[in-house]
Amino acid sequence: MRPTSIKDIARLANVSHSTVSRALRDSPLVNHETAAEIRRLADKMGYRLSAAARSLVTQRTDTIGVVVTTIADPFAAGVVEGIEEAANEHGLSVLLANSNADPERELRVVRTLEERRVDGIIVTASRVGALYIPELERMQVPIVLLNNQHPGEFAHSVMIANTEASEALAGHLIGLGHRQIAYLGDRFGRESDAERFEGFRRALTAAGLKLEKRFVVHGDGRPEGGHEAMARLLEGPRRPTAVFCYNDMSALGALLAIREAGLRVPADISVTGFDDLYLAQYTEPPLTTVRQPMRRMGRLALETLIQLLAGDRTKRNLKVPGELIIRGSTAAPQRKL
Amino acid sequence: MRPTSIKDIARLANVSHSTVSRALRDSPLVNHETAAEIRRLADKMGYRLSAAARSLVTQRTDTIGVVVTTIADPFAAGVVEGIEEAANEHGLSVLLANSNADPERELRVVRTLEERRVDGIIVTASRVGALYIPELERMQVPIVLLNNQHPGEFAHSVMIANTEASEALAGHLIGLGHRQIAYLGDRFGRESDAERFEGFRRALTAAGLKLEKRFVVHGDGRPEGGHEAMARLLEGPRRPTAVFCYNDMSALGALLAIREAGLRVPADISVTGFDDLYLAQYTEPPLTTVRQPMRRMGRLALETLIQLLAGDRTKRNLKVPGELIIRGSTAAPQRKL
DNA sequence: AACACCATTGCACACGTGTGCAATGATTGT
DNA sequence: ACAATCATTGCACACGTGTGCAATGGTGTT
Repeated sequence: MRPTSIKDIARLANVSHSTVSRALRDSPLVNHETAAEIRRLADKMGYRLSAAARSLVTQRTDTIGVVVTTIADPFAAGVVEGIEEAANEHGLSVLLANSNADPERELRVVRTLEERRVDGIIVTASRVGALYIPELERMQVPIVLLNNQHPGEFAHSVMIANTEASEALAGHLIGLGHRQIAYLGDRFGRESDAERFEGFRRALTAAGLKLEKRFVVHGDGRPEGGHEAMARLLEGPRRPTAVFCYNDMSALGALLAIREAGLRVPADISVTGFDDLYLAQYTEPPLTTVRQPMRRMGRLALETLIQLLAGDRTKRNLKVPGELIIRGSTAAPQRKL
Repeated sequence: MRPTSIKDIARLANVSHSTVSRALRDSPLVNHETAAEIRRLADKMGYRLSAAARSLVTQRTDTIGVVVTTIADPFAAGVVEGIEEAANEHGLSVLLANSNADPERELRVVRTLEERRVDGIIVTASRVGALYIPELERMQVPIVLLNNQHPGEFAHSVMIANTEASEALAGHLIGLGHRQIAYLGDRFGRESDAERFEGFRRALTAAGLKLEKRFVVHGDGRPEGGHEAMARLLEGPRRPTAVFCYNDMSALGALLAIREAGLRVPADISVTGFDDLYLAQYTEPPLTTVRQPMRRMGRLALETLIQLLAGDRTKRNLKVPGELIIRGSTAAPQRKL
C-alpha cells in the first residue's frame, strides 16, 4: 500500500491536485473553506508529504550531512547533539556519516552525500583524512569545518581558540609555581595539537621558562596513548611537576600511569586536560581542563551553514573561546626547586 | 547550476535517457560499447544519480531513521556507531534524530521520518516516551527497539540480557563474601531497571540473603543521581559493604560520594556498574561491571532490520548476553559480620 | 525467399509535488 | 449595464529516474 498522496486527497475533495498542494502549503490562492476541508481530509487520511518528491522540484532536501570520524568520540557526540538540536529548530534533518578514518569509507561517504543532494555539510573530524576534502570541494555545497582548518577558500569553519586557551591553562600551572612542565600531545592532532602546543610554549616563554625537549611527548589522543606517553615521561631521572595534556582522554591515561607509578595527583604531579568531557568531573581527582562548549559549537556550525544557505557567502571563520575549568588535579608543586 | 542528470548525458551520447539509465544500472539490455561510452561520459561529467528521483520511483529511500534520546549518551553513541557501520555496508544511510525526551520533539521526529519515507527505524531510547510509540506504530515501516521492550506486536527488539547479567554480577559480589549489598537503581530505567533489579534479587535469594528495603535506592541513571543516592545510603547507621549500581554513570557518582565520605573502594565498599563504558577502565579504581557490546548490538539491530526489509516478518526478540568484567572496584569485604 | 528470433533502442508513462499561466465566474466601480 | 478587477481553480509542465512495451534492424533457419 502506497502512502496517500495529494492526488488521493484531490479525488475525495473533488478538486485538482494543484489545489490540494496549495491548500496544504497555506497558499492564499485557495478558498478558505475548501482549504479547511482539504486539511481535514489530509489529516483524516494520515497524509504526509513526500520529501523526495518535493525536493525534486524545489531542488532542496532540507537535509545536511554531518561527517564525523566516529560518533563514539564524546567530543563528536557533543557537537552532533548541538548540530542536531539546532537543525531540528530550522526544519533540517541530519544525515550522519562516520568516516572511521578509513579512506575507502570517506569516499563512499562523500558519494552518498552527493547523491542525497544534501544542502550543506559539517565536518567534525579531528583527524581529517585530507584525502577526501578535495572530493567535497567539488560539490557545489556549503561546507563548515569544525575544529579543523583547511587552507582552501571553499570551507568555512568554527574553531576553539586553542592557542589562547592553552596559554591560559599553562599560565595557571605557572601561576601555581610550576617550572618543570611537560607537554603530552597527540601525534594525530595536526593543527589542533600544533596550536595547543603553541599556546603552551608562549606561556612558558612569557614566564621566562625554557622548554625542555625531553618534556615533550606524544600520545594518540586517547587514554592508551596518554598512558604510554606518561609512563615514558616518568622514566627519566628528573620528572616534571606538571603535565599539560592534549585532551581529557590523554589525561585519563596519564592519571592512570601516575597512579601506577605510585605517585599522587596533584601532590606529586599536576595534570591538566582539554575538552571538559563529562567524565572530567568524575576522575580522581577531578580534572583541571579547558571547556569546549561542544553543543554550542555544534549550534554555531549549523547556524553558519544556515547563513550560507541563505546566500550570504562571506567567508566565516569563527573562533570560540575556551573556558578554564580549575578542579582538583592541579596544585602548587610540593617542593621548591 | 543544476547537477548533471542522465538527460544531459543522453544528449551528449546521442541516445535516450532510458538507455543511459540502463547503462548506468548495468542492465544487459544495452550494447556493451555504448554502455562503456556512457559510463565514460558520466564519469567525466561528474554525474551522481539523484537519490530523491530514484526513490520516487523505487518507493525505497535506502535510508533508515535512528532515534536516540540524546547522542551525547555514550551508550547511545556506541550503538549508533555499530548501526552506522553496518548500514554503510548495506548501502543504507542513517538519518539521526534526537528526541531529547521532549514530547513535542518526539512527535516532530516521527513526522520527519514519515515524510522522509525511511525504510525502517531503530529506536534506542532507554527512557522512551511511550507517547510516540503509537505514532510510530501507524507508519507501515519495520521498527526495531534496542534495549527497550514494547508489548505490541509491531516492533522487534534487541536487548541485553539484563536479568542474567545482573544475577551473575550480584553473584560475584556474594561470592566475594558480601552479605550487605545495596541496589542503586534508576528511577527512569523502566523495564531495564526492573530487570536488573530482578537479577539482583534472584542472586540474593539464591544465596539465602534477605533484601533490606533501606538498601534499595534510586538515582537518575547519571552521576548526579548516583552521587545523591549513594550519599543517602551512607547516612544510615549500618552501611552496605557493596553497592550494585544500575549503570556505570550511576557508579561514577557513587564512587565520588564514597570518596567524599572518606571511605575507600573497594576496601570499605565494593562498587559495580553496568555497561562497561569506555571510562569504566579509567575510574579509580577501575570499575567492575557488565559489558554491553554496544557496537555489536547496533549491528544486530540493523541486521534485524535488513531481514525485515527483505520481507521476512517473523517476530524477532534477540537477547544479547552481557559479559562480566571484573576490575578493581570489587573485593572481599573488610571484616566478617 | 519467407520466416522466426534476437539484440538494441526509444517512447511513453509513472513516481509525488510545485507553480506559471490561462480560464472561469463573481464582484466592484462608474 | 458594461468593463475592469478579483478570487478561485485547473491545465500542463517540470523535477530526475526506472521500466513495460513496441519498434527497428539484423541474423539465422528452413
